[in-house]
Amino acid sequence: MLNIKENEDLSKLNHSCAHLLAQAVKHLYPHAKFWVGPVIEEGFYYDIDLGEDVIKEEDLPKIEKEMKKISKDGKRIVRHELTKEEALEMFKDDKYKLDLISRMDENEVVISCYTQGDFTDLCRGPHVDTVKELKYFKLLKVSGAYWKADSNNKMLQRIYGICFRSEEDLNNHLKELEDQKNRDHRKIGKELDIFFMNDLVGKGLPMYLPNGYIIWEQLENYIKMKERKLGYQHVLTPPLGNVELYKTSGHWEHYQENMFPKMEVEGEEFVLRPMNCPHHMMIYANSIHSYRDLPIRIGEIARDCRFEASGALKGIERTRSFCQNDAHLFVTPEQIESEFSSVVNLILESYRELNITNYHFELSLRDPEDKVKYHKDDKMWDMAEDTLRRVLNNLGISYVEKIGEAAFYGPKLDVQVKPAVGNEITISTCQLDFCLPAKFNLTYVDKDGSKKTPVVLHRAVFGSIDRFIAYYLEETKGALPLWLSPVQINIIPVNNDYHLDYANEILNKLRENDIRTELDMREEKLGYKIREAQTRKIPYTLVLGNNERDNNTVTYRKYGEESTTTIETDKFIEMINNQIKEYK
RNA sequence: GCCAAAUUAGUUCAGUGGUAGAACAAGGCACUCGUAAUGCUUAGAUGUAAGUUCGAUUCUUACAUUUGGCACCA
Repeated sequence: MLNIKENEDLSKLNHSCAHLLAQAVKHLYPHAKFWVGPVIEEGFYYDIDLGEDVIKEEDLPKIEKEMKKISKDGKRIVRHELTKEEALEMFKDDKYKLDLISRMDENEVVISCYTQGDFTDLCRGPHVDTVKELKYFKLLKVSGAYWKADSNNKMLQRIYGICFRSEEDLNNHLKELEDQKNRDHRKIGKELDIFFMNDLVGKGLPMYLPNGYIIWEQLENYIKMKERKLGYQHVLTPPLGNVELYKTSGHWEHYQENMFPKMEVEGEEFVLRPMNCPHHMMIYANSIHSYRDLPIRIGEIARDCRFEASGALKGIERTRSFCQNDAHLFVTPEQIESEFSSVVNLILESYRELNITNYHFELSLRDPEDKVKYHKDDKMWDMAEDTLRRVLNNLGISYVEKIGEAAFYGPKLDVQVKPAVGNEITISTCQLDFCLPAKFNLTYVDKDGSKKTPVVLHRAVFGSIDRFIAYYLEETKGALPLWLSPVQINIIPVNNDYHLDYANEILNKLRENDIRTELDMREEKLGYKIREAQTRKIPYTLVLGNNERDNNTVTYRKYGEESTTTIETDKFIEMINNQIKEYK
């Protein structure tokens, strides 16, 4: 997807278009007050206070029309520089602009405004020379947006739009937006019978159909196998726990509002667990550990429940019940670097094998100024952050540093991806934790016989399996690799009367080889069955007739290809087995 | 949770203040077919609850769910 913000000319154009939008809104709603109208990756928006008025989606064409009118008039866009005093006077009736101006330091920034015809807006620019250049734009959506991004503040109205230099560019972009919707995992999930929701069960609670569960199971097996090779031990712990467990961990104090409310039975209080760290801490605490035992790597495919805001729910990407590919690595301080490195390598290897390329790393650090949010230990933070940086640099990984995005207990590395619709999401994560082990009094006996507190790495390679499936369906547009496909092979006999026996023979052979195979013996035309196999995105379709039966061969057609290949049955099975083994 | 919008058959979509229409899917019958849709036929729907009305799927309100954003995402 095009990133407007990264293109200097389009940034200027889109920001100018935001002013044009504001001017048009001002014409139509004279009492409108304006907050800010920045350029974003997807174009631009403007936040507007309309008092009692509401702009609805159906009002957008009207606003667009006014924008076109202003554009045709072709007024020049003129810049003026002002002193802070002049600016305060000029916008004295506009509490939003006053708020912006009052926080500006005259010595550091030049205060400027831009005028086009009857409209002047406070702005640092730059802008295009004349509104005439703003011809190929489209208003895309409206929504509410809290003033200053604070939900305690008033909600303003935000209008989103995008502007290009040519009609062709605009149309291509709109087409691309349309195409994006076609790979939305919610659409694919329905089309391919992967999961569904039901009001009676409850919102945000996905149910996986047989097809979905196969994908799930394969991913689970895949990652557990990788983890075992790295010395992880898998455990099984309950999806709920005593409230005291979360009081000890600190989650009860900090994150109660994101948990389902507690339930009381026989005088005991329980909560559905929102994460697995406390349970895994107790696994560690169950026995004494020597420095020789570390690192201890406890993994679990663990079901969690979080009381997500209803407005945050989205397919299987954000749910109230999900399953984490979680693990906690208990390490000595000296082992942080090698274990962190090993986790990053596992992430890279998995992504490579799954052919995932659209992602980037974010290193979330603390804000040293924020003494409230973060665990107080400057030395620890510096050491931890340096270690993470060093590992990433050694591995030659590029990453973006995010100040103030760390967890309260330590810095973390996140893998971010962009879904078909909506904001970036986190898939993999690896977090350093210097707090929880102490809270649970976890120790190991060091060389000198003294008791030391281990450091914990929380990590999830697939993040939540649910979210990973969502993302992967969108990446592959539902055409999953062979090893993950719910149905790997579809057999179509040319004629049920003559070829069914042979088709059944092949079916059994494939199933004996643990290859997920279906036999389509419906009384339908061959072309019809081929078409359906393609729309179901089944990787291989076998057509079996006289030719194949008489020579003990199969004729296959790969998904998305029109050519066919005839080979000996045993060779075919070998080929499929190899591809599955190589995660093709 | 907040600001909006949407909700019609299993699915995708029409439509109307007065008997709700189609395509695909499903069932039945015929066709017996070599790589993207054989023909005919049958059954199937207005999210829930109130209100306005002679009459509501259509208008109003509430609720539920979904969608687009905002906020949130340990």
